[in-house]
Amino acid sequence: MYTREIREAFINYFVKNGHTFVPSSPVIPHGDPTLLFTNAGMNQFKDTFLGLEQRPYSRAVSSQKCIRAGGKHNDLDNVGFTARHHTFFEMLGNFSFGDYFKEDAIYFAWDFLTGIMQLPKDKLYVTIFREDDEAGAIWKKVSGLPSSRIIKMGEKDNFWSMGDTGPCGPCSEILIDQGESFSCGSKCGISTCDCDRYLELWNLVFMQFNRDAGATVTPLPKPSIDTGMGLERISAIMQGVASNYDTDAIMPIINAVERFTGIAYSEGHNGAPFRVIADHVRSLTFALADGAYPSNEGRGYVLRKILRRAYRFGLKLNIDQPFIHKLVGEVCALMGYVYHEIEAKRNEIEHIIHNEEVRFKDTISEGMKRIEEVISDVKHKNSSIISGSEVFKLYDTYGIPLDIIEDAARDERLSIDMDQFNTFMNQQRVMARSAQKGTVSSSDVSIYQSVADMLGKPTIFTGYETDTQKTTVTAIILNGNIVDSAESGADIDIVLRETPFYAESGGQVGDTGTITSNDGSVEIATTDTFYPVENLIIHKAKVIKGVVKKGADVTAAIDSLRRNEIRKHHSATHLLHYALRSVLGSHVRQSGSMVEPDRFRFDFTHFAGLDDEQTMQIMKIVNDLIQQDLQQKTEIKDIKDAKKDGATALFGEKYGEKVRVVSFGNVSKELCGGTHVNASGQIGFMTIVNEGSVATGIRRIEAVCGKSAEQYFFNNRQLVKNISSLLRVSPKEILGKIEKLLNDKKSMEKQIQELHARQGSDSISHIIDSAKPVHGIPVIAHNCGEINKDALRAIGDKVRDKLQSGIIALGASSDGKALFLVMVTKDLFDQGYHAGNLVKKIAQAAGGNGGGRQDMAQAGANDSSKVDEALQEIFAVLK
RNA sequence: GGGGAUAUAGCUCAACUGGGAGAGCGCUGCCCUUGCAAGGCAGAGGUUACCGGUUCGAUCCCGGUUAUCUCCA
Repeated sequence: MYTREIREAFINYFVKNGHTFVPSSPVIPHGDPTLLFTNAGMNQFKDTFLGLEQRPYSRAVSSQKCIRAGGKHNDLDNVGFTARHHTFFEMLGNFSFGDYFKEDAIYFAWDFLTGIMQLPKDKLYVTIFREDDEAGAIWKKVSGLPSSRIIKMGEKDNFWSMGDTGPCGPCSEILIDQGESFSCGSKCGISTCDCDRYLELWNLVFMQFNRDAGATVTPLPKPSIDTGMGLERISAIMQGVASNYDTDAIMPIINAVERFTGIAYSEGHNGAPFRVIADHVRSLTFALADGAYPSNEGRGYVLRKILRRAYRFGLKLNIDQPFIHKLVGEVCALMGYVYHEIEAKRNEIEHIIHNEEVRFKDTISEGMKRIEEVISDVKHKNSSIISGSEVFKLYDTYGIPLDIIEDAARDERLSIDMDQFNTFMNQQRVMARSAQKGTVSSSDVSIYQSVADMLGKPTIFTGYETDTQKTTVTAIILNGNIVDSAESGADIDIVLRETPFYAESGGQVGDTGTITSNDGSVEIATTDTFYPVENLIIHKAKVIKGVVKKGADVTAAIDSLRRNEIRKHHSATHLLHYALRSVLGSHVRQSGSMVEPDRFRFDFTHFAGLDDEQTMQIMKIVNDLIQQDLQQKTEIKDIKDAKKDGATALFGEKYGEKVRVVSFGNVSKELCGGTHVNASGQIGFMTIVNEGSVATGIRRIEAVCGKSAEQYFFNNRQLVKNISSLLRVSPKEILGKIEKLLNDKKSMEKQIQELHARQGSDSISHIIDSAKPVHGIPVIAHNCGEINKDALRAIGDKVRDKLQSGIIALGASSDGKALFLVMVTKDLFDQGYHAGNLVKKIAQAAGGNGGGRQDMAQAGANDSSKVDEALQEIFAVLK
């Protein structure tokens, strides 16, 4: 049975049993900062299980794409060396949200495995939580398995929880006996070993309890079901192969690597590089398709590590050029029919991977040079051990992979002090961890969470329709405490039942404005508005007049002028997004923005800086759209319909089932919760003021609109006016005038230099004539007057050339300071004369200091009046 | 979030302990050459990332900012 057929059979089975098929969510989790990657089928249902989100169905089935890398569930180093570890896999799962419970869950699982998949009942085993007799009884009834095949396990293996608090419950696993040949030895058995003989196939979680902060466990009113079965695993079983890598889901990628290298794959240890590469290219393809990007922090860093690991294993197969990007096509061919996004973004994915590979290749070749330096150093010292600190530096600072260093050391028959290396490594870990603590003030969040819990209802945002709103004060926070009232002068957080204040999100800043009591006795100035936790809008505010009380009737009014400017800038980001895509290409994707009343920032993915022509073209397009005065339309739609209509969704944003779709004419259509102008003409004008990079592959544009654009032009106009009046030319002639001035300046500098040189050469013979012999050596001490140090050196050069043998001490004054220069001709070096030492003595005589090389040295002092006197010092020193 | 490294001509990189900013490639002009990624000569091109400090003097030492690389979390 093909993987594809198994996936379909699973989904069909559960749909037939009343489940709604829910497509896989992206591998990059939206709106869940606690999670680097989607790592289980239940991730997208988390809020549903927690009761924070209602769905129109109570039974769901999915095949979820997952990435596990570097977390507690998966050690990256194992991937490729075992039959089951992956960074990317698909998880089949069925879910019940307070609908059916243990009995049906067990029945469905058993029925699917033995009925649809036709797995032999006598090979199947079951584990349950040791206190879950209920599950044990149901298993006996449903499967007819004897008690000996229903094994009780402890909390570690068979009790699941979402986190330290929240839903939890016992779970039950179905295992299959793969036979004696898979056994790890005499002690092999369920609960005694971890080998592949008794392979865990399917985990059923019975979400039955809720654990609160005090670790007290109470039963949930509506228990739920969450199950997960690895698709690659069940495929391996169904296809009768020993390893997930041998299935039709992965083997074709391994075959592609074989074709590429001309090396044959083998199942054992030698095949590991093939497996690593095949696994990693799957992860990369999916992660990049869902909008992740390799970088040096967070999940981008994990991706970079995965990519580099694959590249390194490529080296083991004698590939030393970018190749991973060439395998993306194979992944698309294998899975593009289910996950269209990888097919759609194939070019972009290949491009990103190729870029990263080239970059890594540079890092390695740069690193090899450093390794060679270190090795030759070690050999020079007749040592055979490379110190751990050296290796750590290569690894930590220059990013050279450890195995590459080890290989190089082995080639030179050197060993590495790994103990010392590990000491440094641990030191770094401890340091990073201790720095982490105390950065997040969790107390702030918890007070907001308790306000949200207390209110039980979300704050209603009415700011799309109105700028002022009559409403009621529902909560006041003063100094981190929930209070009933606050007096004039107090800085408070205030919550209203409804509010027209836009809370900062989607890059748009929060509104400011006023809240006044209806009788006028209370006045509050709001300085910011934000969402500290979901569904709760907090107004940062100061009580200006009177006493504000919980429950008071008030009128909330935003600063409309400010909001209007925000609207212009926000709408402009949509037009800019469109313009960027049409000028630079469809790979351009928004990766962040900041919308303020006087400017906006727009970050997007692109490989290179924009040239002037592109920038101009982009501005022209945006302003064209503004002048077309495109009507803005906002529709509220199902997210599915919105995506079907081609609306642009942003990554890192969480969308509910219903979304706002903001469009301008028929050019721009984006999912957006922000506030916008009614028609693009209101934006007035947009101009880009800055373009630069924020991270590799991400560019940032800063631009201004509306009143800010006006101000920008007024400022520039004034600037041009000031320049032209300063230069006494018309604005048109400014450039020519400046060019002329620069040329004049250059030629004048040249003239001055020539003048100095000529003056110098006139006096060179005079200077030489002034030489006095000391111990038979001609010694010159001469004050050159008011010249700079370059001119002084030029004179020195000429004197030395003409003199051929001797010691020259020159002095000069420049800007009130004394300058000295001493030159010693080469033939006098053996006699121990050193220009540096001589000039030092002279300068010290003038209260300064100096030094330099043996043949030429410079010095200075703060008092130019002592030049002559100090120069005479040369004779004293030489005698 | 924390640590380390790097930033010099259009590009790739040098410059010893603080004391004349250089090479190769590229560019411009001339010469030579019938063909070429040829040769010769001359030349242009620099705020040594930015800001501040120490010093008689900073590409170099110290502090900060920004960007890039890298390790850890």
